Amino acid sequence: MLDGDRPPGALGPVRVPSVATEVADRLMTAIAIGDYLPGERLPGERELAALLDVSRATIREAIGRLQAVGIVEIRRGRTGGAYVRTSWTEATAPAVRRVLAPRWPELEQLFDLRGLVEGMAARAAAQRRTDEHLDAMGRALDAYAGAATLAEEQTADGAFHAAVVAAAGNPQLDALSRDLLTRVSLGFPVEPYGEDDPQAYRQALGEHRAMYEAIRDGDAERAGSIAERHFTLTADVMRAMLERSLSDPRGT
Amino acid sequence: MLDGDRPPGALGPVRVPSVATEVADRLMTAIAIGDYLPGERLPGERELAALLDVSRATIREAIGRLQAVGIVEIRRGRTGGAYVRTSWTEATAPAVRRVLAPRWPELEQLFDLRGLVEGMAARAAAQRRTDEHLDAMGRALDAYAGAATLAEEQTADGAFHAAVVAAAGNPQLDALSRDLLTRVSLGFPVEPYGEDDPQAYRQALGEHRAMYEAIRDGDAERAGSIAERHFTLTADVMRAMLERSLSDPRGT
DNA sequence: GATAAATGGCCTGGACACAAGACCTTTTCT
DNA sequence: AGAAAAGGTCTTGTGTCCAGGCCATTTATC
Repeated sequence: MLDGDRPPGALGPVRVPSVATEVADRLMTAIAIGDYLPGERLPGERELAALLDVSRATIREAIGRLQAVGIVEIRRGRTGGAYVRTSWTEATAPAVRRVLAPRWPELEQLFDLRGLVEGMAARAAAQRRTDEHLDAMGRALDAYAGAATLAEEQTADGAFHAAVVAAAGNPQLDALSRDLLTRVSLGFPVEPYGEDDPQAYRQALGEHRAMYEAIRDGDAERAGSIAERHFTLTADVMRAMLERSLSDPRGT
Repeated sequence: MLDGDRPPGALGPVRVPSVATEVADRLMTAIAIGDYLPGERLPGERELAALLDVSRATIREAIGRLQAVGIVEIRRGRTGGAYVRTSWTEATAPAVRRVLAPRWPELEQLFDLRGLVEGMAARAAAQRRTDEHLDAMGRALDAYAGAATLAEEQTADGAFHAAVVAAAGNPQLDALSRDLLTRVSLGFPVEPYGEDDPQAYRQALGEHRAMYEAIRDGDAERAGSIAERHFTLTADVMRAMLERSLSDPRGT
């Protein structure tokens, strides 16, 4: 009886991520979230090792992967380190294609799930938000409206959505949202409008405002449907970019 | 840099589960889901090793943990194996207490999140369900209504909720739901009414019916709020059991 | 009752990932 | 020029896991 019948329960092979993989994911998330903006430098290898409680060799492994897919550029010498690439669309298109193509179906599902989850978070936020949460959202909203550069815009966008999720008052939900963000964005900016499509930026701004107001008013239904639509938009934009990157070998 | 909240070091220590831990979690999920009912035997060590693509030593490590918390009982000899304990409330109360007490706050958050996610799934299901999905839900509903034993009831309950989630049509959501189930139930039955509280069973039956009808009618709002309330009920029941187990050293 | 079969229990050896730390090379600041 | 700060490269030790064999126990079967 080597293979034979499958007993009840679809128990499939076990997959456990390596520490290096986990570290790489975390760094990609941090970059995608805007903790480290294009042009900025990540903490040094030794510092990261201490922060993540991991050996330097593992950090190097993880950073090596980020470099391999073109997310960061590594410089040596006294001011050296891993610098976030200014634009992933440049030298990275082939790498993106190579990494993303096999994951395409999974990404579609993840985009969908992310929209559902963020909609859910907005609903819960509308029912549970405190004044502090409203303040945080308001500040992020202002920052988004007043953003001069694409980087500022991305940072503010991330902060706004994080504030919405936080307003739901469930730390596990925070973790879930971050996890989905990690898995959906493989290190490139999360809200990639504004550059390619200034009109999408204005639309996003309007939706952010509407979402804020709905949450402020405690209108869960409205907040949820706005959020869900909003993230559908995001997914559409990213899908278009990826498809372009898949079809055009030269990238932008 | 408008968020100011986080110094660029929001990166915490990395934690990666061992293979053995992952296996133990999977087995607990399978048991909690009802794939292996009380009194039944899990597949043999060699067979599990092949199924999960893992060494036998690792399987033994995982099963050893299940035994340590009293979820299974191990017998030797030709008909030996890991047998699911008949009732976790008996010899297991002290173990449950020991395992659960430190995780209490996290569990509260997980219960809450699970309610939100299942509500979200029901909403999506109402908008996306196909006739096949409706059939599956209907069959599980009948099975639940006609359940004679507690075990049957639990199996049918799991099947119903799984069918709802499946009706949302997103495999990633399936995985999320299962993951939450694992983390919320540490191996003991998920829907522990019917024994302690026959009235809760009737209420659950009614809610299942209402949820089915809402999804059938495509009424997302109604389906979502019913599901959310339903899982709040589940959480309340479990909370009561756990609190009892925490306060009464003798268990039931 | 004797035997074979199926199971859990246990042991060894090796592969691999990771941690810890020392040391080298490159670049830049003083 | 020299110190400082970073990445690049080694070595060594350790813990986890895999592969496989053998033993001990119980039970089905003859």
